[in-house]
Amino acid sequence: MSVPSEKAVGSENRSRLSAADWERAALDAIAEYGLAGIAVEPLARRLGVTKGSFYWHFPTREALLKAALERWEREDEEEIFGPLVPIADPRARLRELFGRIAHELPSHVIFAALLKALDHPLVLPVIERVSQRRLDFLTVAYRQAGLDEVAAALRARLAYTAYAGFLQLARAGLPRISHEEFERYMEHVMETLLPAPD
Amino acid sequence: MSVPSEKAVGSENRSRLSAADWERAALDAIAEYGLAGIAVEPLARRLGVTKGSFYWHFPTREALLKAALERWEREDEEEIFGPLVPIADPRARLRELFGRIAHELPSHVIFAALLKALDHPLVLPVIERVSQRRLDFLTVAYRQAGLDEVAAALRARLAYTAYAGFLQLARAGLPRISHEEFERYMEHVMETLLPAPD
DNA sequence: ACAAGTCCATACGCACAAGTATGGAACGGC
DNA sequence: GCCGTTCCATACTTGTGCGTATGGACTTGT
Repeated sequence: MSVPSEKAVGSENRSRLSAADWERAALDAIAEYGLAGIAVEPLARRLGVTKGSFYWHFPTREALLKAALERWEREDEEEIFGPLVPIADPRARLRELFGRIAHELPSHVIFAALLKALDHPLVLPVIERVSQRRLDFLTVAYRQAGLDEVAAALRARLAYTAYAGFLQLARAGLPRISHEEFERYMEHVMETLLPAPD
Repeated sequence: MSVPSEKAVGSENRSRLSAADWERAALDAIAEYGLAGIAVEPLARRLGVTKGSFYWHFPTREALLKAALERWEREDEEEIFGPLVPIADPRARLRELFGRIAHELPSHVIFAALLKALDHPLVLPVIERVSQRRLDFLTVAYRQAGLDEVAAALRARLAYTAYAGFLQLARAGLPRISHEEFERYMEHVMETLLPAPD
């Protein structure tokens, strides 16, 4: 076989690292410390190597950030929104989407971190694309739920900003909320932001 | 007179600086560059002095940040929410509040910047206090508008997160919106987040 | 086994911002 | 007009992170 015997599984265990390992570590760092957390030497320490390793895989720090963002955008699309599409009932689809925000999925945590770094030239276009897709997603759902074209677009914008704001303030900034309180809150959001199921 | 002849007007013009001048410059820097923008030497350049001046007025960078945050919290309370309280009709009061977000008042821009720095130990308690006050503000308004206790609290939370999310995404991340579009959006928000005026 | 390529460690240079030390200019009271 | 206080400039030191240079170790094909 011309292909190496082991390489597809991912981080495998220790020994040599791949570019993908660095990208994953970068995303973990973003989730934990924000964009500033993605620094070469700290990441190297975290991975048990030195930056000599890093600069073999990537020409610069920005290159890692770019690669990590592309990876996140791709995985987020697949893991978060992919499973939502086949849900036929738009009401159930929206409920499922909102419900997922509560479970602090890594992808959501990274999204929240990226929202705080919209001034960065590499982050902005990613968030713009993601936001547009999510707005479209919401607009379609609201359209299917019975709202007219205009109302659906407006309601989607409202829901999306509420979604982003909640993500931003849930971890800190607002009094922590219990599981039951969150359920009641979700119920209220659904009642408020969804038209009655005629 | 034992008091100096000039000192209350503010930055006056050039010549000597006061601690308040540094605090104001710090808030400007936060609005423009975020929390990272509040750095001693850049601020000194901006003010036309060197950091020798700074370290006379403040013992450390954190001290300036603390003072600037206190100043913002105080001014924000007075300038933004103060004029809203006397508005008797809760519906008009809420409309006025939401309407102000559009005009990018400095205080709102700073608030948006601070929302991006909730991980900072000096910023967090400020935002917690401000958020609590605004939640209370909204809850009272919704209560007066006819919602029961529980619904008012939930609706306040929804409105506040939408408020924060809009602030976060309005300047970048979502397609820019025209003035008329914003008016239509505001109308939709009011219809959706306010109970019908029985 | 040997050479070529792959991956990483070590040791630099550089930029930039925080904080310190110290001396000097400008302003106030008397 | 003198003097002490107030305010600021200059010149350090220290820390940290990006990027480079270079050599060594490990892997792989033949």
